Amino acid sequence: MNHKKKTTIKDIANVLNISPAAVSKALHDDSRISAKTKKAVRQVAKNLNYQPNHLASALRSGKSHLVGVIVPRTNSNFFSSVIENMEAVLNKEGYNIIITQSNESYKKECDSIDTLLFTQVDGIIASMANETVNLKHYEKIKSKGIPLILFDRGENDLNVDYIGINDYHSSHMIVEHLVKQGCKRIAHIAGFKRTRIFNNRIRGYVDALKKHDLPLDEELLIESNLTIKDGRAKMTQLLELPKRPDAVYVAGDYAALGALQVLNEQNINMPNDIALVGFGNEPFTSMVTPSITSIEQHSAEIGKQAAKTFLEYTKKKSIKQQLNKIILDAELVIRESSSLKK
Amino acid sequence: MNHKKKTTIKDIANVLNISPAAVSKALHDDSRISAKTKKAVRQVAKNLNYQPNHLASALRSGKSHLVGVIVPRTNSNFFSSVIENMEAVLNKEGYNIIITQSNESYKKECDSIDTLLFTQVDGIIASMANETVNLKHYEKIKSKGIPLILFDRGENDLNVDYIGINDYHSSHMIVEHLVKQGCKRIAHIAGFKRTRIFNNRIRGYVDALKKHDLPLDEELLIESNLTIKDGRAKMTQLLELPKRPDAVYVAGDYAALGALQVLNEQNINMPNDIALVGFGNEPFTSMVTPSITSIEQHSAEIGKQAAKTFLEYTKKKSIKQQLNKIILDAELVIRESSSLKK
DNA sequence: TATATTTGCTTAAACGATTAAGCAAAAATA
DNA sequence: TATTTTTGCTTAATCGTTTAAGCAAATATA
Repeated sequence: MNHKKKTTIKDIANVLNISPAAVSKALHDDSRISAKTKKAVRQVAKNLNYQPNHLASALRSGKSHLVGVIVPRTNSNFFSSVIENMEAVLNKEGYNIIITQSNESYKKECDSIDTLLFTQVDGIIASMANETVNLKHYEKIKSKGIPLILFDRGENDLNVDYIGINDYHSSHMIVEHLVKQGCKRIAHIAGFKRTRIFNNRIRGYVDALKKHDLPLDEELLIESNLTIKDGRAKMTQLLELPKRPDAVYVAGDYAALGALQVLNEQNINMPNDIALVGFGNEPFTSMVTPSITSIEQHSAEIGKQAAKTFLEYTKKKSIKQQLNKIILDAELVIRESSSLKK
Repeated sequence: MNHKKKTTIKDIANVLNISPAAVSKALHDDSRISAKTKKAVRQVAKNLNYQPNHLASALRSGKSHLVGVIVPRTNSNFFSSVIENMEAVLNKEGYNIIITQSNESYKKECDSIDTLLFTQVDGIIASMANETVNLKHYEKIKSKGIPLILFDRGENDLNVDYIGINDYHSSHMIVEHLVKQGCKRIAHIAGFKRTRIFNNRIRGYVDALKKHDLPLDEELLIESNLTIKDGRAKMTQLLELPKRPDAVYVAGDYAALGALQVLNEQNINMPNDIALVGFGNEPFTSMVTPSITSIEQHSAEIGKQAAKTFLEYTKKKSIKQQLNKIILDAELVIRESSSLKK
């Protein structure tokens, strides 16, 4: 219980009457140190309860072994699962992560980046905030020569690695499924068009309608910020149409939940009157009544791939990033809200 | 866009033909540096896009300005809100946080502590995993002379600061509310008795029953790990009793949700047949049908208080920790699942 | 046996900041 | 005018590691 001084490499050196350099090398299993010395060093290190000073080694080696993570929020099953799996892969290689939340705010995202760069992280793995349009702050990361990996919410213009699911194809799956259930007027409560993933979902939706010879009705395609509240508002809006849709595909589970609440309140039967499909497969989709059909985004795999992508850069000496996409196939999880109409 | 070298204090010194020491002092607004020099330094720093090297200053000053946070999971509204508010307070004072998740695992919690100590954090704010009984790893933090602050899930034996809500009183509020609704057989799906907060909720439940002259029926008090799955299992168990309860108070919202699913599936009317109350006021409690009465734990305030408590230690020179509890009053949010039976 | 190579260390200089100590010049005081 | 105090810096050590360079002793090769 020595509250005072921490054991350093020098203390170990003194005990064994060797140089601190030899101790450092012994601890790093350098080939130029004898097995005997290594064993002795490790023993003394243990006895003195030696804990390496991360700051010192990071300063000297220029590597902090810290990876910064920026997510819109941790309070979502998707992001927390991504992080959990990312962390597991990185920890195994001796990297730790610093998590920051942007709360979907551009300003907070800029602050997060400054914080992470200040902390001298070796890399940044991020999913962009909804608000983000200007990319200057992300360019800052690149100009520092630090690897940047984006997932879920990315931007082609940044020319960095990206891991995500096939949003375009996911929309196709959803529309196809709804058509099979007999739906003919399929609405889409979409995310912001300017965000790439939501744009892809919209394109998928439009193309899939064409493919099945369904007319594209502009009043059935509505942009939303995809919160519960806005999901309610947009669903209400759809119900006020002279010709109501018989299916609603919502680009996010939270907004789908808002839509579900409105439908339940107005005693509209799901899926018989209106079928409902969400996106993201948040746990609550299986918990509500009726349970909501949704898209599983393979968060675990996304997290692992993002971590692996970062780790590859640590093995290279020069960091030349380019647009390099890893696109995973999503999976449609069919539940009560869209199951075969009788 | 200088990919190569980062600007250091030395570069600034060279430009102005002064010493690095003068630059450092100028940047820290030292009184022994002239206003003219300070201005010049700041200008050059800006021009060269100087970013202080956190590792170097941390190494020299012995302060990393990093605070470690350990939570059972980030994927819960309570913890993510605590973290968000904690972060806001700490950022204002120049501290950043490193978030780690224990996933309710004792092993992972030990690893998290090692990771944080390795990263040379200036303090640790934690909420303990369900599994945790042995406290040796937390003693390790104390023995390093680093302030430790616990919230929500704490332990008296550690003799450190604690911020939480009045669990005992919360149980009283719940039982009182249920009695007012006309309930006479109130069950409690409790957390693990060995965890202090859950123990307090149990004591509150028992004492409140006594206070209202209700008999304590042992088969109505069941321990649970409070997951959705276990909530289902324990609710099913309660329904199999010869004398069913007319109200169920669940010590966690997720388990309450499991209970709600079972009740809905068996077409048991809430609150007329059985009233249901959860704990934690997770957002979904207001989203499900029927909405679930729950306890709001003031996560924002807990986060702020925890951060402030840590900051106080940074202003003292000697760290002498002792059991110092900040107990906030919780609030009962009444919803459909327990609203006046007709 | 003479030379080359390998082994096992040491020395000393970094990494980029902070800070105690020191010192000349300017300003204030006697 | 002589002395003290204040101002505004500089010098150099330091935080705990890593690592390039060097060097003697041991071993291998010719």
